[in-house]
Amino acid sequence: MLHFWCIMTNHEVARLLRNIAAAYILQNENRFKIIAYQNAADSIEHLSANIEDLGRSGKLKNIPGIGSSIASHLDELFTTGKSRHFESVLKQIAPAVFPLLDLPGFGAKKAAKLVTALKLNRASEAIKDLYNAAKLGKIASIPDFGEKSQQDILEAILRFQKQGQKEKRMALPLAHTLAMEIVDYLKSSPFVLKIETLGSLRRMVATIGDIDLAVATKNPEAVLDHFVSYPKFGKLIERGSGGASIILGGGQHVDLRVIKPPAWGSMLQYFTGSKSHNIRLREFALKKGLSLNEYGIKNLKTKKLMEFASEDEFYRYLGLSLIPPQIREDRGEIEAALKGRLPQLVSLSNIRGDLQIHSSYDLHPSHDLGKNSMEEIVAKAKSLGYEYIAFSEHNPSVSKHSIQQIIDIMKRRKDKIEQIKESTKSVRILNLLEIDINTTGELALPEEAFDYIDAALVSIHSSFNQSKDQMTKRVLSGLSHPKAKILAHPTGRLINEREGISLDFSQIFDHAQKNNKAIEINSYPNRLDLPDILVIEAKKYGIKFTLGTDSHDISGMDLMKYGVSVARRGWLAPDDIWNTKSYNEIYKWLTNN
DNA sequence: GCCGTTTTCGGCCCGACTGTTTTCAGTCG
Repeated sequence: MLHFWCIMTNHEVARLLRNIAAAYILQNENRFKIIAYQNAADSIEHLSANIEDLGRSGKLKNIPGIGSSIASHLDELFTTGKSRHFESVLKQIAPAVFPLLDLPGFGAKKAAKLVTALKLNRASEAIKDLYNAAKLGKIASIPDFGEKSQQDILEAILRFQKQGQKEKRMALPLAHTLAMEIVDYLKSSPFVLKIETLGSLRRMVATIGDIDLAVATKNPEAVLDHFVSYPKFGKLIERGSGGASIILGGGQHVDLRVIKPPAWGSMLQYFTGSKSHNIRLREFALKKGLSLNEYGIKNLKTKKLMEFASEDEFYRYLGLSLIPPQIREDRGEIEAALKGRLPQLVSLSNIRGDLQIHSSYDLHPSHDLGKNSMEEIVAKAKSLGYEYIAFSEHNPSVSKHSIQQIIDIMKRRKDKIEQIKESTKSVRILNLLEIDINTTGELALPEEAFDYIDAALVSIHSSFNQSKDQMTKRVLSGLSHPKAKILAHPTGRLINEREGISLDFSQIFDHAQKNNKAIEINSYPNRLDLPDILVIEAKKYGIKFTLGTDSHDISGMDLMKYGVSVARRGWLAPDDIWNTKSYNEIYKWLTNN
């Protein structure tokens, strides 16, 4: 099969479709056609799978927002390297328009007006040329522009250029921890009646831009005064009657919104989003003659606006059950709520044990040891109310030991674990090991050493850049060992640091389902892996999951809630997760070879 | 151009903010 070495990323394809939309705007095309292209671009940007891979397997039309027309153009683009239709559309527009679309506050019309008026004809230098024109005061005299907009354009360009070194989105656990500190602080004000996170933070998305909070109060000014006295306060951005924005000392942006209690529910619903959930919900409401906005629900006939003090009442008024924030992503949740078929999502209280923990027991591992002893971990597990935990240190280094040495190390470790089991009756112990899958697909543990563990988690820790075919074979091979029961942090992604490996997940999930293997949801702060969208995919195969904190010290064991939030975003119920089951059930599964 | 609990035709979310155009278009979330 013909293969193009340089495949397009989802971001690049999305960008191309946004350029097409911009071109259509300038050609006064049907505005819904324009929206369709923008929707398709959004949809592609949020995909977990690579768009070109989906194209190769003929699944483009499965992507929401992509129908037969766009699918056929993309198909042509992927197989021949170009789309005649896209090229002919883009050809109509001055090339310098497109780079300007990246500037904040710029849309197609503003960009095109400037390109024409200033005769910008070098696409690669468009932003620079625009900047120089603004500096020379050439923009203020263009019709529809003035002194203010000229100044705004200068600032927009500077902001855009600075964006390169801008803070990346925060991993959820960091944002959540910061938010909870602020929430605790705000609660010390007697005027705070209710407080909640908003936006992606409330939905527990894996990465967070700004920290958004809301407070219900009868005295907004007092609450805002309290907010801007926060000890970690860095800089005030703005303050109005409805809220304030600040930057913390660490550079994180925090927005607080204040509202009277009777309108709390509608406000919370509106600002929790997601945007696509809200759009779908408004379409749904419209069919009932109702219009939704941040203040409440308006009856289009009577023009009367109903306020809602709680989200529960808001959703109920629409004939829906309350949809948990984590699944408000327009992935079928409204239809499910309508039919009363929302899943009973797993919660932290359902979790009876932690299935990935690294102790400081030194088996000369291939990767890092934990910091706390097995005894300290057991004590921590007790304080968390767990029924069981798993020790899952990394396998002993292969290169530094002989096979016999490894066997001896594993034997001694088993003795140690047996000894801990003797002394601790309240917390049951599982003897697991996290084993590397080598580049060839072999597990980095001699066969005889498997006798000294109950079962293994297997994972990729090297050669992350193998081709998708190689990597898929590698993982399937590793997972095929009878003692390999869990595929740990399956994509290997590190948020803000490393993209995940490329893997054919349909094969992995299929294999896992047929062979009773579990897929891990790893709670480690910058992993949160398997990512939520793939969890939804995996669940369709009917496979089970395990949750593990991947703790390397006992404070890490507190982070299970983030794994739970990934599971909730993946629509998982307790029954989908092994750690909600009893020790006996898990032990039976793990040791049933 | 997409999509389907009333529809394969005829719809397609909502409001805030901004600047400049005195009545609105463009952009954003």
